[in-house]
Amino acid sequence: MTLKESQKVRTRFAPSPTGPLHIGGLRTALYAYLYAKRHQGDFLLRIEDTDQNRLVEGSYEIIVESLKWCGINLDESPENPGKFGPYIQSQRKEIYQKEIQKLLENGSAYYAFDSEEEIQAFRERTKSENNGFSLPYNFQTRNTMKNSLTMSDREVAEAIKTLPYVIRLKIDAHNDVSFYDEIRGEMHFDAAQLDDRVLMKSDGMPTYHFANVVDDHLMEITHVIRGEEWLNSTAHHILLYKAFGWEPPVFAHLPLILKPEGQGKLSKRDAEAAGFPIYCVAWQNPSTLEISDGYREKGFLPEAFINFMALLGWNDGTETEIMNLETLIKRFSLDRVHKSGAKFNYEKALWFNQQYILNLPDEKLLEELEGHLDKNRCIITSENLIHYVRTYKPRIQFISEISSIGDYLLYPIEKMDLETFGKKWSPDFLSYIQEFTALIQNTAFELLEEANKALINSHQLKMGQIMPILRLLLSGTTQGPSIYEQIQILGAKNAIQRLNEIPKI
RNA sequence: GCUCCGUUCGUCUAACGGUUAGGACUCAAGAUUUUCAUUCUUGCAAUAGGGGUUCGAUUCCCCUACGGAGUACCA
Repeated sequence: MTLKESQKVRTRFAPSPTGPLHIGGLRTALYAYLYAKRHQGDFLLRIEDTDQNRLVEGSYEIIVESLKWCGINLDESPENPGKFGPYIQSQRKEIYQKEIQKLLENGSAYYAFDSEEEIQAFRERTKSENNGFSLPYNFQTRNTMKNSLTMSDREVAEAIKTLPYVIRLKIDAHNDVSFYDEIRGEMHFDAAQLDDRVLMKSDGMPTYHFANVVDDHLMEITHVIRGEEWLNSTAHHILLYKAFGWEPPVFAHLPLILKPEGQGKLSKRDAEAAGFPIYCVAWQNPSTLEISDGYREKGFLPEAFINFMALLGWNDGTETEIMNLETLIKRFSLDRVHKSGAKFNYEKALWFNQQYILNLPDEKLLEELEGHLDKNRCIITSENLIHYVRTYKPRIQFISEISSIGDYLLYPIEKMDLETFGKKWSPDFLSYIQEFTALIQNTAFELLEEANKALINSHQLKMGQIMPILRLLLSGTTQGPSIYEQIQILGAKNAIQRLNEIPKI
């Protein structure tokens, strides 16, 4: 909005590698991606690993793999760098060291030498004057602390050599900040409520706030699209841009994804309790060895998953719900993103998946089936597998189910419902069955149903009587597709063989 | 506590200040099917509460209630 029209749109996803990509992060990435692509821009991945203590091994790989599975392409990333690298913050230390000097020099930042204990004491001390909540370290309180604003130049020079220190952003009474959020609208913060946030930690690493602002500027990010949890800190970020004399990017703060029951942000616990995955792809925690399910492994189609996620907090204003990535890109806009959080609805995610499965070309499903088929045991000819796929497509919820849902047709029958068979069976059926098998042998598949109805009539049998028996003989169960579809899948030879194997009761 | 944000069917959501408040998921009933699934039809179900402004408020303003986020040398 404040940016020149000519500037190329660049958005980024900037996770910290503390675990796999969960659905909240995925949606943030998705929106940033959609926005960039909508405007023919670039989308890049930057890893924010400034807190080395929280790193979890393998996070980076799984984040990249998750994005890839979802079809979200990275124009620039650590392994595919553009001209703005490195794309991993821990490798950009010198850059931050250099940039912080500018702020120190122009007086926007200052050294603070307060020890952990002193900060703790400060908090305890100020609690009494603020309803049990400690006062912020800011222009109203910093004069009571040990920092380069309260010490002489000599003391400071000495302290820098001997004491651990942090560098804080200097915010003064006149630093009220206003900015426009693409989703929330006009925002305003009073300087008095802002703290002099730490920019550089005592270990020499930047904090999120500093690294983020520096990198977004250096990487020419035009639109910062991120979660609502950053809304309050944006005031600090704006002040940082000002301190540098840089033009801030456009900000857009996304609403949170809430737990399905009750209230609050969706957590791993909630998802597990409700029985749905929270991660895009499955993941094993390297320290606890705990394995978490993923949408990919569960049998979701990435297109369905993306479609569902996109609609959690955004819609295009029409009644269209089924939209592939390409359509989403065409229709996405930040001004139709909601302000309030959305409860996660797994039922609806399942529905999307089913819709996408229904629309899947038979060949795709066939591939999936063939990938998991036990070819040695399979009794179906490869030409007939396509019938199997067509028949079972509307009956599965997850793509992974295709190889197991009709196992009684693919392989020899393992479970025969003898109890029902015993109840329904009558030796009078034998002559009918004999004629029916002959019918199968001599009748084109398309005519079989009509012919069989006539046959049943001529034997003076009722559909409800004989059908369950045929089902049982063909598949071992009374449920499932029509017997004609089953016969088509099995092929005449298999079908006749099964019909002739009458269980002894 | 303080700061910021939010509130339409159970859920996701639509509605230039004027609609019988629309759609989707779920659920229920029905049609189709020998059964299951798909498909189709129908039904149930909402503007948090209270004040304004207005001829008229889901829509604008205020208050209350409720919910969320932030309030770290974590991101």
